[in-house]
Formats: sequence, structure tokens, C-alpha cells
Amino acid sequence: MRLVVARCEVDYTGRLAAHLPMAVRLIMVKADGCVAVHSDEGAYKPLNWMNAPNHLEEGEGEWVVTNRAGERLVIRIDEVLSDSEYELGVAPGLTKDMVEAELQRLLADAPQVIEDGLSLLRREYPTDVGPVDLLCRDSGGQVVAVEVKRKGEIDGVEQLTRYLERLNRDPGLAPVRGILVAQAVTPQARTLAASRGIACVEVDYDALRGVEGNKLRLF
Amino acid sequence: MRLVVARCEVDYTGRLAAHLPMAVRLIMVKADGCVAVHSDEGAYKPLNWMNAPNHLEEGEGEWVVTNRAGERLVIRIDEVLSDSEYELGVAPGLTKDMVEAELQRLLADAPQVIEDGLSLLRREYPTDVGPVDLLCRDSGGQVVAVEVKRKGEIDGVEQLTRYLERLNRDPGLAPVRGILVAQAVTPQARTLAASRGIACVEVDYDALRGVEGNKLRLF
DNA sequence: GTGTATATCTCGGGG
DNA sequence: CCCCGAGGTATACAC
Repeated sequence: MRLVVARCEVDYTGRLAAHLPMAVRLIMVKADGCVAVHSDEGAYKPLNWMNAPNHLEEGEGEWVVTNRAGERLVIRIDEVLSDSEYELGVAPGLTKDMVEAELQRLLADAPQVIEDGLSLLRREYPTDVGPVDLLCRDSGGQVVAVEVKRKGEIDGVEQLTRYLERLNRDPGLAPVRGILVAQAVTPQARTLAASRGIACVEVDYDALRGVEGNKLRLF
Repeated sequence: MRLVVARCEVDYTGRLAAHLPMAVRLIMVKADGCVAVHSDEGAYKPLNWMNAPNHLEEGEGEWVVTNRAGERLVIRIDEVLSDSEYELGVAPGLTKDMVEAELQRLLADAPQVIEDGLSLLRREYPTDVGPVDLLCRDSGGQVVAVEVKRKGEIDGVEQLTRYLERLNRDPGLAPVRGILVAQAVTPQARTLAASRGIACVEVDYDALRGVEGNKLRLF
């Protein structure tokens, strides 16, 4: 990884046009060739960047980074304050817990938490507008499509609505009703869901995780 | 900005739990106090991070960053390979062109490009499910809701559908029809739109920009 | 490759 | 503060 601290000016043209006036910034060039320009605030987003794969041409006081899509990042360098290279080597990857996939798995193992008598037919049931998180059958035999979210917002209601629209065209499944399951559902999402006959259920994932959750809470 | 290259191990607990095994990585600490851990690939996303405002406690071989929300980033440092500080100073911000806001402005000035005879009633017309990009009237006097996107995809159709649902409850406006305007509309979005009576219009933004566009193409 | 869903999304605006 | 919408979103995954 190469780290250059320099007074520079940056222009990006591609999906949009962006200009960054002359100032001291950090330029990162990583082992995969990607380039990022950072200011002294904001942990997450670089001001400008160009992902790998790309082509970096380092000229006199001007770097030009281009990619296959015709995007172009031009860094005009006024003064280099520091320029160092570090060998980071291959890094083992990041592991994550408690993302939606795990919540979905926990709910798939215990659908009765969502509604008494609910049983799982299939996870990730495919439709032509995307996969339904959980396809279930209720105690009365009706098919139920369940959309799992950490936070229940409007998007989740829209998504579930699209699935129901498709599922209800299948005579072998219809009539299908929908349930949005989340830790918390926003009032707007709840309203929209109600207007479309979609139920909202809030579940306590900490409780759901049970023993696994106990381990996590020790942190 | 402080740049530390170190062999370290990182754990984040908060919205989820994430673990990053021991390896050499770059730790950035910016002037606003935010912390980011980068590997040697991927321009955009840090592996782990904690935005400002936060509290950084630097102990013996272990940094602990916490924030108000109770999130916690623990960096266990095995070996420091480099540790340097740079004064970047205040930086002027990034300016952008050609984002949706500008496209919307251009279309607001020339609604006839969308459809012959179309005239603008209001930009950002407010509804209780969000603002409609352009509310127009067509040559026959009917009200038309226009959703502007750079790329026309399914969520644009959903968004417009929500607006139409509300607008058509207003007897002073109904019946309102919808048009999705974009540089390109995906077949899926087009199909969904058709099934809901929503028209799709593709416009050439380069032509729309006219003189401004000529300037941009000189890059 | 396109299309779809997720993200510790981030970031900004409005009520 | 929550909610919504946009992003050069990035990233993973299925078709």
C-alpha cells in the first residue's frame, strides 16, 4: 500500500462530474491498484476514488486513473508532503454475525415465533422478481410469505408487495398473505403495510438468538 | 491525520458483530476523531470503522473506540510498523454535477422533452409518502406525476406507484397518471410499469444539457 | 453480464 | 430525533 500526502486537486468524470479543489489530502494506492483520495474527516467514504481494475498513469505532477468504462480520475499534484510504501501482505477476511442472513436462519428454525402455528415450506423461495425470504403455511393451511428485515421500512413493504403480486398468480399457492418481520417497524411502513393487507410482526432477535445471544452479550 | 500501519486484530460489536483476524493493516485516525481500518484492496469500504463523534482510548497494545450508541471497536495491536501524523488543514468540499438533482432541474425547464405539450405545475410536490419529482399537466389537462431517475429500475416504479396512490386520493388532482423518465429503463422496470399503467420515457441527457454538455465533453 | 437484495451502508434534507 | 431518498453507492449472489 502506497500512502501519499500531497497538496492536490482532483477531477472525476464518468457517471457524473466532480471537482475537488486544491488542498492537502491523503492519496491511497492499494495493492490491487485502486486509488482513493481522503480528506481529514469521515471514516467511511473517500472524496474521490477509482476501483480496480484500472490503469494509473503517473506523470509530472499529474496522475491519471482510467478504467474500462471510460471513467477518468485526474489528480493534479502541487506538492508532495510524504510518499511511503508498505507491504501489507495477504489478509484473512472479515467475518460477520447477526446480519439479516442469520436472522432469517433463526426465524426459519422457529417460524412459530412469527405467528403461532406457522410452519416453514421453504427459505429463499424463488420468484421472477426475486426470492421470498420465507415461504410458510399457517395453522389454517394458507400460504404466507415472510419478509425478514432488521429494520422494517417502506422498502420492505414494497418488496413483499411485489412477491405477493407474483405468488398470488400461482393457483397452487394463492391466496397468499404477507408478513413483514423486523426488530422494529417504522410508522410509515406500518401504515403502508396496513393499506395493503400486510401484517407487521416485531420480534426480539436477542431472545431468538438464545444461547448464542448470551455469548454475544458478554462483550 | 494519523496513519498507523500495524499488525492488528479488530472486533466490532454494535449493529452486528464482526471479527477481523490478525494481519498487517492500515489504521487511519482523522482530525474529526473517526477511525478506519483498511486492507490492501478495495478503494471504497474500510474493513472496520467508527465514525465521529466517538471516544478513542489508546491502551497498551489495544485501542478501544466507543460511541454514544454503545457500539464498540476494539483494535488489538501486535506490532506497529509505522506511525505518522500529518497536518492536512481544512479542505474545500467536493462539488458534483450531473446528479439526479441537475437532471430534474433540466427536465423541469423543458418538460416538453418528456412528452409533447407537457407543462410544469411544481417540482418536488409534497405528499405524505415523499415528494414527487415533477408534477405536470398534459396537453389534455390531465395531471401527470413524473419520477426522474438516472437509471430506471424497479424501485423507481414502486416509488412512483406510491405517489400515484396518494395523488389519486386528491379529488382536485385525480385522475393522475405517471411517467418514469430515465436515460435507460430496464426491461423489468418497463414490464412492471406497463402492468400499472405507468409510461416510461427515455431521454438523452447529453442532448438535454446542450451547451453545458458540450463543455463537459471537452474533458 | 444483468438484475436483485443487502449494508455497521453513508450522507443530507425535512418534519 | 426519525424518516425518506440518493449515491460515481459497493458488494454478493442468482439467473
